[in-house]
Amino acid sequence: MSTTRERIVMAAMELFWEKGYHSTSIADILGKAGANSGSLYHFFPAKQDLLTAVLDTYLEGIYPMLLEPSWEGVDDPIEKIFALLARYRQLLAETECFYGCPIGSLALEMHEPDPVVRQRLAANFSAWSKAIEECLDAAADRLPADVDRQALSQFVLTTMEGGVMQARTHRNLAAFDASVGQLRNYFRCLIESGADRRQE
Amino acid sequence: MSTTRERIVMAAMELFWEKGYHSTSIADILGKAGANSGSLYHFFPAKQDLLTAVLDTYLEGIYPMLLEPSWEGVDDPIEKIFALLARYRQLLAETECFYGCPIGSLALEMHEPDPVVRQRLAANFSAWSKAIEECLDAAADRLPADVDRQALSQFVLTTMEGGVMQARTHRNLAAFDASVGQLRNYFRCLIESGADRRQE
DNA sequence: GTCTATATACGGATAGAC
DNA sequence: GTCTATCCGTATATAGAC
Repeated sequence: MSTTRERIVMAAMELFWEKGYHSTSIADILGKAGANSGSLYHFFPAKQDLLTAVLDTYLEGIYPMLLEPSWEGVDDPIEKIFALLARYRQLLAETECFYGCPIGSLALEMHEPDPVVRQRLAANFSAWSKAIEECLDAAADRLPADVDRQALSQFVLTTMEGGVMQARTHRNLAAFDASVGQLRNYFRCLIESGADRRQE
Repeated sequence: MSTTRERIVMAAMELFWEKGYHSTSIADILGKAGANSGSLYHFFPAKQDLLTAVLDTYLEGIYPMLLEPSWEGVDDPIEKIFALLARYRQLLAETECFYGCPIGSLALEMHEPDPVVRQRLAANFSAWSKAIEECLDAAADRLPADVDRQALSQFVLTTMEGGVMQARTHRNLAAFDASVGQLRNYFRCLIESGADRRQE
C-alpha cells in the first residue's frame, strides 16, 4: 500500500531521473502515478515543490537506499568507498550508460535554481561526501596524517560525478573506469606514503 | 562586423551556457542576436540544429578560445594542465560560481540526446582530454612508465567537471579547490614514484 | 482528498510578402 | 536573406463539483 502522495513523489523521482526536470511534464507524472491533477496540486502547489520533495526523499534515503546496500558484506572502510563507486558503475552498466547520478544531473540542469532547490541539492552532495569522510576517518591510521580528509572525500564525489558524466556522454564505461582506476592508484599512493612515514 | 548567422550562434551559445538549452527560448535568442524568426529558421530548421552548431563552435574554438589563452606563458606540460584548471576556477570565481563548463552542463541536461548531439558532446570531451593527454606525453619522462596516460587525461577532465559541479551547487569554490588540490597531490605522487624508479 | 474540465501562457515552428 | 504575423501543440496551473 502507498498513499497517493507517495506514488506521486516516486513517479516524479523516476521521471526526473530518466528525462530530467524540464522534460518531465505534470501529465507524465500523473500518468505514471495513476493520479489526477487535483490530487497533485492538493499536495504540491507547484512543480518545484515536487522537486524539493524528491530531493528530500533522496536525502532521507541515502543510507537505507544507497549506502547500506552498497556496503553489504564490506567491512574495510576504504573498500566501502570503492564499493559505492562500483554501485554507480553497475547502474551505468545495467542501463547502457543511460542512468547516472540523479542529483548531479539535476544540479547541472537547474541553472538558476531557487534557493530552496539549490540548498537541497547541496545537502545531498554534502551528505554523500560526509559519508565518505567517515570512511576515511575510520581508515585514518592507514593514511598520511597530513591528508585533508574532507577534501579527499569531495574528491571522491568529484571522481564519481565526472566519471558518470563522461560515461553517459560517450555511452561507454571507459572514462568512468579510468577515473576510478586513477583514484584507486591515488589511494594506493596515499596508503604507501602513510606506511612509509610510520616506518621512519 | 558579423553575419546574422554568427550573431545567432553566439547568442545561442551564451544563452545555453547561462540558462541551459530547455530554458532558452527561440525568442530569447532572437532578442539577444537582434534577429528575426525568419532569419533563424532560414539557417537552422530546428532548435536542435542550433545546438549542434553551438557544439561545433565550441569544438573548433577549443585551442584558440580555451587552451591557448590558458597556456599563455606556461611552458611546462604538467603546469599547463593546472593552468587550464585554474582558468575554470577563475571563471567560477568571476561569476560567483554560476558559470561552469558549458559542455558538461549540456551533457547532463540532455538526457536522451539525439545521436547528432551526443556525438558532438562526446567529441568535445574527447578533444579536451586528448589535449591533456598530449601534455602528459610531453611529460612522460617524469611519470612512471606504466601509467595509463589516456586514463589519467580522462581523470583530469573528471576532476574539472566534478569540481565545477560541486562549486556551482554549493556556490563556493571549496570542493573545486579540494579536488584540484588532491589531483595535484596525486601528480606529485606520480612524479616522485617516477623519479624513484629511475633511481633504482 | 479526488475527480473532470478548462483557463491561460508560451513554446517551437510556419507562411508568405518583400 | 529578412520581415511580420500567426498557427498550433503543450505546459503549468486552476475551478469547482463530489
